Amino acid sequence: MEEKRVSSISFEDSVTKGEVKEENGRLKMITERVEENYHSLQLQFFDILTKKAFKEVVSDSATNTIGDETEEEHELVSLCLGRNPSKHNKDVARIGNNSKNKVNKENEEFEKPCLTLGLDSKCVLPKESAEETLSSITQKHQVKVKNSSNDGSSDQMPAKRARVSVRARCDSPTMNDGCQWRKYGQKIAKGNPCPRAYYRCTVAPACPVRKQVQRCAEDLSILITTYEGTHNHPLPFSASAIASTTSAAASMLISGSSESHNSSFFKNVSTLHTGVCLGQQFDQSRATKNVFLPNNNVTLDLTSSASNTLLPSNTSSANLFTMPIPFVEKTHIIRPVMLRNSSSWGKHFYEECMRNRTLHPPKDAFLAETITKAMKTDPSLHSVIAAAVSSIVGQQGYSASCNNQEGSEILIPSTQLGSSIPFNQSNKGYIEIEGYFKRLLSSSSGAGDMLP
DNA sequence: CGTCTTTGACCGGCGC
DNA sequence: GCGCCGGTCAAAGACG
Repeated sequence: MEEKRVSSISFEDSVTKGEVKEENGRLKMITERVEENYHSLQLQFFDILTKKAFKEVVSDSATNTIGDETEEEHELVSLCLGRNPSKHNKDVARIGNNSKNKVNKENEEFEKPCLTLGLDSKCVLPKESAEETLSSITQKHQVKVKNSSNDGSSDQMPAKRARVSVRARCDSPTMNDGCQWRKYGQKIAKGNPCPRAYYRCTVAPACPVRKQVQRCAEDLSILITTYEGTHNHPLPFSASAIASTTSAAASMLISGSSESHNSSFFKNVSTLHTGVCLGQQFDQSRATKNVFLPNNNVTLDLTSSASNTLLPSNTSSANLFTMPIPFVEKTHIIRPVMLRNSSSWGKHFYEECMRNRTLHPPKDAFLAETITKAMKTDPSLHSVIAAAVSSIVGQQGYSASCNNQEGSEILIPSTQLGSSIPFNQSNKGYIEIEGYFKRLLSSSSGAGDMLP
């Protein structure tokens, strides 16, 4: 009797263990499939966006008039990678024809040092003086270009590795970006009493990626993380988001470098009427420096306060790419289960976006328009915005580490959740993203999840 | 005991 | 050439 019971229990145990193992295996396979699907879908999504933008830009360039451009100046945050918007349309049309060649060329032009990444910005200079300055800068620059074309030495000048700075509000000493880092140094840099920490990626032994972490002197709650290099190993999603941001920004730097000789970039900088902080910090002295030196920096501003749009003039970043995250300081609380369960998280994210959209429609609409127009102006912004959005999506880890204060609740600032997505239904870019989340939402009821 | 952080020393680039 | 400064190295200590 007793023996029978024991044997039946052990049999049941072994059966349950087997079942659990089987279940584990099944789950693993599902997870892997989901991951694969997610990545392929992500690629397709960005591909579609890019193709659409190219089409629109080509058709726009045919219909656009000068009057349109001047009108747009006031409402449009225009993106220019050191290009004249008016010329840029032609450029893009050309790109439309020779896009493949262009891409190849962009890759080849990594070595060229001159670089301006211009996202229309809040400029402190009055328009006239700015243009004056700009023309003088241009003249100087033309001389420089002439000289460099003579001796060709600048072509051989080793270009600095592209750097991407991310400004984000964070209470913890570092941002959790999904990677493993080892601290190898700390320095107090000039002009900032806060020490700068140096980290090296330790996910792979020979990974060349480094990052610098420093608090902003003006606002200690802002953490400035500067990434340098490209990972030579696979990354988790949250880490790949940052990594893709840096590589996208780097590619922007590379592609912008070839055409940065154009003075109209600076003219464009002087058309700063928008309150949206999609901008490049513009400083006369630094502008000169930015044009002539291989200062391959992009700053991605994920802070919400508008006051942060203009960085202090001593900021080392050459190019400020400010995410247009407006002015709501409310905090959304997402339960950990939302983060563990990818479909729920995606759904929740989408719902949060929708709620934000209804709460703050004018700004969002303006934002959406702004971003879409910027994307029209330069398709290369797609990758950066996409990466930035995905980095925000992937910031659950970051938020968990930064704000994991209230027990097990994980806090994600609403400013980062909703407003960075363009919310304007009249906007095709938005529709793409909305469609993306709708697909996500519908698929979340099934087994195939799209978010990791 | 291994791993990670801290911190002073060192090195190279750049401006004067 | 010299000094400044940013970036890196490496020994020592802390920690789990």
